[in-house]
Amino acid sequence: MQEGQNAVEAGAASDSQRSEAGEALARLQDIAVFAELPDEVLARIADKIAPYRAAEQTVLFRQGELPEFLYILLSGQVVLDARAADGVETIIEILTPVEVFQLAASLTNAPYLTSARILKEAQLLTIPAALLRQMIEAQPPLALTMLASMSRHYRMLLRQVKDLKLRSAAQRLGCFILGLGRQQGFPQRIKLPFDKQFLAARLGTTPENLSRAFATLRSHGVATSGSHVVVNDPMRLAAFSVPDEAG
Amino acid sequence: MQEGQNAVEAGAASDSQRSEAGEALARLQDIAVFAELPDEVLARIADKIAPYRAAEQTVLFRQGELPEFLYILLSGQVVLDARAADGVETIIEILTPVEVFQLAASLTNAPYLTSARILKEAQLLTIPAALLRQMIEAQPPLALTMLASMSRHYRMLLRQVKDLKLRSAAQRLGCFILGLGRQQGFPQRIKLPFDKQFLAARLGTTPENLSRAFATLRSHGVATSGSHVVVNDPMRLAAFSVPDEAG
DNA sequence: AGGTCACTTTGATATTTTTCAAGCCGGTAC
DNA sequence: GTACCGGCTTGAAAAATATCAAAGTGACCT
Repeated sequence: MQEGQNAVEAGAASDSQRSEAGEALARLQDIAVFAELPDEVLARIADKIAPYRAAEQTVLFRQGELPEFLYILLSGQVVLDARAADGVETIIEILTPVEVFQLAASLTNAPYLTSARILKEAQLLTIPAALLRQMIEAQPPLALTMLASMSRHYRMLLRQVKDLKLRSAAQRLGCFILGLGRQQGFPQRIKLPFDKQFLAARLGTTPENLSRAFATLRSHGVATSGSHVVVNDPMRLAAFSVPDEAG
Repeated sequence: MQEGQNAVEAGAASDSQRSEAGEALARLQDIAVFAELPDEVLARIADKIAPYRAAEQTVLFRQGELPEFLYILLSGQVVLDARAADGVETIIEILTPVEVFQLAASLTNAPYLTSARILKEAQLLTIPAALLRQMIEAQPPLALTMLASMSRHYRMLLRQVKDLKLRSAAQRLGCFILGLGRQQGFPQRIKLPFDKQFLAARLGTTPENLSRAFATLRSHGVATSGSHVVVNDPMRLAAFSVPDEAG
């Protein structure tokens, strides 16, 4: 984290210890991952973790490094990317709040398989890996919470593997758009949450090919203008991109 | 599991309750996932789970079904596969003993994202999903065990995503062979653990393309004959297929 | 408004991968 | 032995994707 450290400002550093902890506790209660934990468990956690703010482009860690922290993204966006030896880069996941990440690496204490950097200025909580392991052992409910979080992430990855192996780039794009629609509701305009070049890397293709994929979707009931997408006929799009059954 | 149920024989059904439980306990102690659990925790688990034997081609479950069991593979091989709407099938993972699988689905109670069938006659333990959740809540050490298992699987999937996005089929094959070599040691002959058609599906390509991938590797120090592979120069192969740093 | 810059699109071309169609083993059955 | 059969390989053609080059678009700055 050498580089990241510098670009990071300690959050609320000027506040008193008490109010900082109180603030952190209040924030934890709002976080879905922690929502079901008893307050006394949260209280014990709250004063151990440092909320902070990180600027765009900050590198949190690089692939190959040993995990130091578990991260919780409170606001902003974080991109997890991986780089081949030849320098080609791909995006594994773009995280939006609220999301816990790098749990598997923190628990196994094995090198990060991805790098992480801030895509949009973010608020983060970090829990030192050793403390995390200790906390999980001491607080059984926390283990359950972490299991739930990891299960969710596992399934996200599994979907991605299926996507890559079974679908064309245009179909992957279709599934992605349908996923967005499900989140935002299906009124009309869906806004892409990030640049198309990032979307391309996330979908495992090139910007050029993504552009052509959008063109392909046009003949399946999808209109686009800039970073806005209108799905005229979700059924038709689904018929083309054959997303997974609900789950 | 309708189909699977029929093809399955209850294991050691004729033995007395006591010795069956004792046998199961002994088996659990040998399983890496459970090795570190205190004996009294194991004992409480042992009599709740049914070890059984399943014949080749038995279908354990199909993608889209709701999870009924957590599975533990004791011997044999199980293949997890996924199928696109057009019938194309790909292999997500081929499991070899000892391996816990379908933990994420069992915990989230969301539909299986893969199907599973027996590739080589197998011995399995199954834990009903509801019981699993209950056990995990009651036995904190078990939650830790499950977290460790899930972390491992998560990272396996993550590697697969990186593989698919960053490497050619020939490079993926190279990484796969290097992985086998690491397991079996690098004397000389490495035996492929399953048919090349399965290997092709596992690597996300076609049998034809896999064949050509083997041909490509020949010029990078890999000799093949049938299902045996000889890596003359692991360094050269690694230079070509650029596997992930250790972890 | 004009200019700049980064992102996006488009076109032409190369590469990779898939598909289809034979052929080629290597084992088993007879 | 010979005939078969499934799995594997090889070749040629088609499709998908990547690459390279150029032009278009829009946002932001002044």
